[in-house]
Amino acid sequence: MDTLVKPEPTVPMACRSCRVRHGGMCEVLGPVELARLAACSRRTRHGSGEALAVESDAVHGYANVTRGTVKLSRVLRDGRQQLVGLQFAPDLMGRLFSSESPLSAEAATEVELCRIPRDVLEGLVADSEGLKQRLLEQALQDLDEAREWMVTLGRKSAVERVASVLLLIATRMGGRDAHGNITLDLPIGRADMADFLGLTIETVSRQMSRLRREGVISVQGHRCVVIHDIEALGARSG
Amino acid sequence: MDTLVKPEPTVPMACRSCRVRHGGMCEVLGPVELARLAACSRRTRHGSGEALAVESDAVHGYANVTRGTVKLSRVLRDGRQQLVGLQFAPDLMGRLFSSESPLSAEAATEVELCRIPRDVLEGLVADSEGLKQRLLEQALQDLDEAREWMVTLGRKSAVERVASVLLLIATRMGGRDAHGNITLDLPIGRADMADFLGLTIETVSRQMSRLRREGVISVQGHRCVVIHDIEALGARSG
DNA sequence: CGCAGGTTTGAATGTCGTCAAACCAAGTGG
DNA sequence: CCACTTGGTTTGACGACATTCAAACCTGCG
Repeated sequence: MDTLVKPEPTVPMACRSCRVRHGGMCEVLGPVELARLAACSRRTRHGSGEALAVESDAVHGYANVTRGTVKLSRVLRDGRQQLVGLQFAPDLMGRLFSSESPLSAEAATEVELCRIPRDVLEGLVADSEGLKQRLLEQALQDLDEAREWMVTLGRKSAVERVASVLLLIATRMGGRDAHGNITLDLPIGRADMADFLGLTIETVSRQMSRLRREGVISVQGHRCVVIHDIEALGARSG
Repeated sequence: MDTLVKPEPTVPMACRSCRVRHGGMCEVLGPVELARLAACSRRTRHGSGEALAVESDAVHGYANVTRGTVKLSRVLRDGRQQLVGLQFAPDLMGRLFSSESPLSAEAATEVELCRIPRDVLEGLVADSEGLKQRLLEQALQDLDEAREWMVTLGRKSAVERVASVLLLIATRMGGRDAHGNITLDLPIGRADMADFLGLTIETVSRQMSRLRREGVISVQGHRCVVIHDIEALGARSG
């Protein structure tokens, strides 16, 4: 299953999000906590499509996405699926205080995780004021994003939804080229876009073609999107 | 604006959620914190339709819903609206660590709040491990509910959505009568149901009529719903 | 009683889903 | 190098479901 990789000798990747988000040093954890984390965290690598957690299974641990993109999803009894979130590096992933996962998680691309066993993290959280703070902030941010997406699902048209997901991915993964265009390597295919947007594959494809005809984007080989006019895309996103 | 009511002499209502959820005593706050809360919290009463917080306004405080129902919503620039949550008593409401509210909050019914000024709560949180824990749990629960609702918005048909909202309200507000039927006094009208479900008023109304024709529910005077067959309603909710 | 607001119902329209076929890109083996 | 396969994507024709617009209808209240 999981390929265990030896822990980093220095600062574990679990703290990368702290460093990234708070700038410079790790303000959240003291040296003692860092040592405990370093001792217990394991870096694992997963291929695209690999299941990382299954709905209603026991939660084994918490993880920090250090590379790649993870899909979070829920399914109805009859098989209809809805993606409820995308986690990009360096997001924290997991669920404290409930013994079973309310979601499934699957690697969308090649993914690298820094995993922390459940009991270790809960012990750390009980002791460390700073870590609990960090987790609370992440939960509140995830909550805001989920509610933001509820507007997309409840009130936006098909084009607006597709424009919205492109913007979302652009803000998390986009790189600007020489002409100021934004280039994306989509971490998900049309099927996942459809499940994220509450649409069908065909509708997603049609709206992509439409944005292409309108000159807002161009597409190279299905997975690579160039955003020519980010303003126009924003306007198109509702 | 807000009608200030004198604080309770004994345990402030702000702790009601602790007692309700953890059973019996307040495990979260010690006597010192309780005293600070009691000194600073104010109970306020609001009429149906009154705005409690406005999107992108400064956050003035945190509140505990002690009676009634509050609607949380977001609007798109062109006026399309989406309800992103309903808060029933005794939910905690508010948003730490961001200076402006990401949502609007409005009283759906007559509402009674126990308000705590922002700075007081943040001070308390900094000191009290237990309170931070409690807030984290509430945030995680809200997150689960938001994601659950994303499935409703993204993947369910109109009947399923209406059945879902009736079930949601039933679990939070429903009372059983002598025959085992569940009786609801809807805290929101058809327009708000539509905004919560991502539908139009007319579609909500049609699906209510449909469930009525099918004998799953009956309706008395628009606001009062009797659920005859909760199983069937569950089946109808997807 | 009669008004006002919210709700229900109907008919027509439009958007998105379904089904089916063509297409493309990437990989495999001759 | 090119035929061939495979999985994902695009496009088209058609149908279903939700929206729109409009009118009638309740229900609560003055």
